[in-house]
Parts: sequence; C-alpha cells; structure tokens
Amino acid sequence: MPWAIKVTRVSKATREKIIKAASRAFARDGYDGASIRTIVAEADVNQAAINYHFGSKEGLYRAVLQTALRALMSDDDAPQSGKLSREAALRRFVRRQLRPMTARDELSDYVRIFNWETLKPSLVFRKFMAREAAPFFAAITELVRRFLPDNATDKQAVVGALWLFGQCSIFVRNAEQLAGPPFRLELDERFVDRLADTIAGWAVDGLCQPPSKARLGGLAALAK
Amino acid sequence: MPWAIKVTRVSKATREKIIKAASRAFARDGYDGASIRTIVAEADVNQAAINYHFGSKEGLYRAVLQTALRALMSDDDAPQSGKLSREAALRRFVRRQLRPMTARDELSDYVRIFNWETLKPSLVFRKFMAREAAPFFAAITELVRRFLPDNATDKQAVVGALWLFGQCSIFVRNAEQLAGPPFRLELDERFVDRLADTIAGWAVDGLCQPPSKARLGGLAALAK
DNA sequence: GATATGTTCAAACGATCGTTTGAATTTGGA
DNA sequence: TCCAAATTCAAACGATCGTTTGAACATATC
Repeated sequence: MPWAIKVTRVSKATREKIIKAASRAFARDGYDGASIRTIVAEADVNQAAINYHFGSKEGLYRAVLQTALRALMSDDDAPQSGKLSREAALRRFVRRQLRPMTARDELSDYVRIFNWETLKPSLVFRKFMAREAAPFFAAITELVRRFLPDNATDKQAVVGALWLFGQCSIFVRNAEQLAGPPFRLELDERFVDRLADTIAGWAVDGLCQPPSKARLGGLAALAK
Repeated sequence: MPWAIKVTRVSKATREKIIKAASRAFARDGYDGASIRTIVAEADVNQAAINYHFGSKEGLYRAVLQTALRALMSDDDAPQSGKLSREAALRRFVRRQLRPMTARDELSDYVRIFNWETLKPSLVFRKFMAREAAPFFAAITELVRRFLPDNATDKQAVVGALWLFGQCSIFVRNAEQLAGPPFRLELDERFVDRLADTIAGWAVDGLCQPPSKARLGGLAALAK
C-alpha cells in the first residue's frame, strides 16, 4: 500500500483540491463517466497525483464517499433536530434533500453521487455502504416509523423511507429539465421551499392514513 | 447517409437481434457504459453490423428509443383504458411503472433506459424526446389533472406527474437492493401488486387533499 | 448460371481510458 | 545548511473504446 502516506501540510492541500474537483466530476458524470484527466485538470494537479495520494480511482472514490457521508449526516446547521416534532423533522429532511435544486455547493454534489449509485451501484459503493452507512439509513427509517402505527414492521418502515427518498430525488434529478422548456419552472429558493412543503404534506398524509380497502389499500397491505 | 439501407428479410432479422441485445445493454449499463463489443457479442453478430445497419452507436440508440417509446405508449393489453375511473387509471399506470421489478422482459429494459436518462440526459435523448415524446408525457399529466381542482395550473399538473413518476421509479431502481440484505424483500407479483395499491392509494390521497396550512401546505402552494 | 447488389466478416485505426515509471523538484528535520 | 524523505511532473504503457476498411460471402434478378 504505497498510497497510505504520511499527511503533511502540502499533501493535505492537494488531497482537498482533488476531492473537491472529483466530487464535482463524479456528481456530474457518474463514477465511470468521470475521467482522471478531467479531474486533475479541474483540480490543477498532476495526473499521477491521484494514484499517489489515493492509490487508484477507486481509492479516490472511497475518499469522496467518506467526505459525502460525513457531510450528509452532520446536523451542524440545526443541532436541535432531536427535539423537532415528527412533521417538522420530516419537512426538514425533505428540504435538505431538495437543496441541490438551487444550491451549487458540495452537498448538492454529494446527493447527486448517491443518486448515481441508486441506478447502478458500483462494487466500491456497496462495500462502503455495508460498512459505514447503516446509521444514516437507520435515521431516516426511524423518522418514517414515527408516522406509522406502533406495530409497524421493519419492512413497512423501509418501504416508507424509500418512498420518501423517491419523491425527493425525482425533482432533484430533473431539476435542469424543469427549468427549461416546455416546463420553464423558476427554480428559486421560494419555489423549493414550497415544493418541500408540498411533498412533506403529501408524505404525512400518505404515511398517516390507516389502511382502507376503499382507498386501494395502504402500507399495511405490505405486511406478510 | 450510407446506413439508410433497404430493408430486406435477412437484414431485418439482424436489426432485431441487435436492438434486443442493445436494449438489455443500455438498460443495464446506460448509454456510455454499454459497449458495442458486448452488444454484438450478446446479439451474436459482427461488430461492424451496428455501423452498417444504424450508422453509429447514437443511431442504434435512437432506434432503441423509438422501439421503447412505441412499447411504452401502446395500450394493447387494455384497450378499454379510456373508460377507467381516475383511480383505476392511476392504479394501472403505477402497476405498469412497477412492472420491471418482477418482469424481465423488454418493457422493463425500456423503463430502465428512461431512468438512466433522467439522471444525465444525453443529447440524443433530449432531441428525441423533444420531437416524439410530447404525447406520452401529456397523457400522464392529463391523468394527474383528473385529481386536481378544475382551476389547477399546468405547472401543478406537471409537478404532480413528476411526483408520481418519482414514487414509482425509486422502487424500480432499487429493486435489486431491496431483494438482498439487509431488506430481503420477496419481490414476487403479489408484493408488487400490493405495492402498486399502496403507492396509488397514497398518491390519490396526496393529490386529492385540498391545500391546508395545518398540513404544511398542498399543491396549490406551488401556484405563482 | 452470370451478374449486381446487399450483407457479413476479421482486422486494423486513432482516440481515450486508468495506471506506472523514473527523474526533477520541494519540503522538513538534524 | 544539508540530506533524506515527500511530492510533483512529463512521458509512456497496455487496454478498451467507437469507427473504418476492403475483401469474402449471401441473396435476388435476369
């Protein structure tokens, strides 16, 4: 492992430049679509630097995923989230998921990288998630569970969490096309705020509804 | 245009073999990820056949998209769909969207190809959709509109249609992972039927709800 | 059966990919 | 200040990509 190197001042700066450029590239083009040469060009470092500092393209991707997961799990902007009502917590989660629609920061890159992986999970990603992402997904599942009956199964909570993810990610993934013709939606902060309200409201309604044959069935129908 | 060739008996068979193999490959790996060499290997034809029959990889992709759109728009299995209630029509749409979760046929490939394109639309795809897909999307939007108030704007209907797409595609995209650990869901026809009931029910609830501040707002909040 | 046209085939081309190499340069501690 | 280690750099390697080529083969028309 020649790339498990000592972290010095100068190498740390290079590593950070590379990770930032790589996050953008992976978010824009996916893991396979992003090339070493475009990453080093945007980071303004030599091509061999990636193999020197991260061992391989896969190693760089692992480092990006670690940075991404750390950022996505941090609640630094609202440390009181544990005391929120379930509705407010859900609204906060949805708004956070929708953030890439307007913001062009690292967090939006991270969300997009995860969206790529939901379409065709790479081997790197699957190993990484199995090892480090359990608490992240558990948090969302627990949030969903607060809306379900006490006797809800794990399966129901997982499906509910995925359902919630899907409602958000479709807008994030299609943001560019929503802004263009023929839709021409004005994707400013106000719009996304209202969209978050809408999605959260629909989700609360859906999750809270007791199952009913007349309504085509509910989540309870998924119990074995 | 040397590839606008006369359609003979033998060339038609080759074209169909290529399109079928290409659909699988594009669905599995995306446009960039699928290689000519794997496609011709699965189709059991010569490598140069693709450029001969379709001009280029892009030309082949266009042909696949045409086949896909034609299949996705056909209502051959239920010609009475025009007479369905809005709830039944919505349930039918959702069930059709979820079909790739169990079925391993061409239709599931087509849905997956479109899912790839929502993540990073290729130039080929954008041109193609702008030219040929308007009626397809209009049909979904009209279905959503049947649940909205009469004075609903186009913008509201479009957002509602996208919202519906997102709820379905998240399960389709993650079907493989749902089947494996730690979820271990048994994705048989019964499960998908119930899932379609659940999603359709939630969607009906969400779309029908009148806007209400107490419920964090509804679709009407998106009107300008 | 001869001929022209449509189709298949193996081989190669140029470009881009991730990675490796070895020397040049910079850095940090004695 | 000096030397060993850390880091950067330009160049090349082998592999894979989409595409082209020109000959070989199959098919249809007379």
